[in-house]
Amino acid sequence: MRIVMMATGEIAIPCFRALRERGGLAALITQPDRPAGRRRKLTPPLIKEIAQQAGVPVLQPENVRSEDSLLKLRELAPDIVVVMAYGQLLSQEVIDVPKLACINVHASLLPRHRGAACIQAAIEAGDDKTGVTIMHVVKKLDAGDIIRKASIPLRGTETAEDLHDALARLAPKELLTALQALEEGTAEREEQDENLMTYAGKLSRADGKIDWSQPALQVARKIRAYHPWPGTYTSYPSVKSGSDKTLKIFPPIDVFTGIEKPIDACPGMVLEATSEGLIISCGGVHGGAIRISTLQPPGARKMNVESFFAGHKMIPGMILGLPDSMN
RNA sequence: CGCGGGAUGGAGCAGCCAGGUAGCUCGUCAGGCUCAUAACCUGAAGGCCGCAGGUUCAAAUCCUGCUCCCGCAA
Repeated sequence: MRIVMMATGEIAIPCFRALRERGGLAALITQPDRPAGRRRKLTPPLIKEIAQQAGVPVLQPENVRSEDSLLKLRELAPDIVVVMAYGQLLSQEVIDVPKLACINVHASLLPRHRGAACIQAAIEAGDDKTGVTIMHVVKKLDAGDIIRKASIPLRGTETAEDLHDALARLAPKELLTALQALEEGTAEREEQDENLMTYAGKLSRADGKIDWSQPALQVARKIRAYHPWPGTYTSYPSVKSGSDKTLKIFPPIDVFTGIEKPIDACPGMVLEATSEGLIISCGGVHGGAIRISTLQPPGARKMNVESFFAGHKMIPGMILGLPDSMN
């Protein structure tokens, strides 16, 4: 069985290796090398380099839907196309190329969390489980019929980074099982329930801004969900410069739900600043608070609160995340 | 050549613009106080101020080049 894989993200690497070992992997189609990093240096996707080392042919069309790319894909004559974190939308012409099926490996339990930020969404929504879904590709994003799913429980402490790795490890076995079933003609096919559908659009840097008016639990989920990308941040009034500075916030985060707060406590107020951590009021009077232990001021590297307090003033009563210097 | 910030004893920072004895908050070590403590008091060690040149009587501070780190951007 000839397989063509379309993948760019690192989450697809274990699946790539599994397909490679399985045999029949005719080519990898991945995104073109893109400028990345501080000097905007042209950087190839990691999976491309792995494929090249493994001797698997690599194609990097600027647009897979183009005539040229379609022609090349047809030449490969795949029985199955496996798409995973590729980064380009497919046209019906592309979907129709493989003889048997064009399938997608998606990092959530569809129909929940369609879209690019599915891993982040599962954590931010506070789901008690998530997983991977193998389904048929249709033009509508992540909406195709489901072949099989596998779930893993969420403990409520994992970051998107942890979950990304766990799902990457979970996927290969499911993919191989699905391929086997497709080959034998025994694959199941279940339509997605559109009523249960949620969508998790691509995140941007700006989405990482913390809204302190949300309850503590929600704020903490967001910090875990957005680590390491796109990260979370807030602003704080810098005593030294007199202006507001950006502060990046990192997990782990402790949540206090029943904490007693002063009557004038407002969202984003510093309740306590000790070497134990920085406790910030979230939501209203009963919104709880979170304790931050790792953060990063502008121009510096990531540091613990103890180090931060050694060189930055942060006292109870200060308010984080205000639009400008209202302190 | 994509844009910008930074490098100062073990940690985090100030000093630089208006050159002229290395400072702050901690940590470490010693001693003291205390029933006791991550508390408090006293004292000590520890820096060729990222590297290399230049200007100057004199450079952490001004100029040039380099290295590394960080943010934006992906």
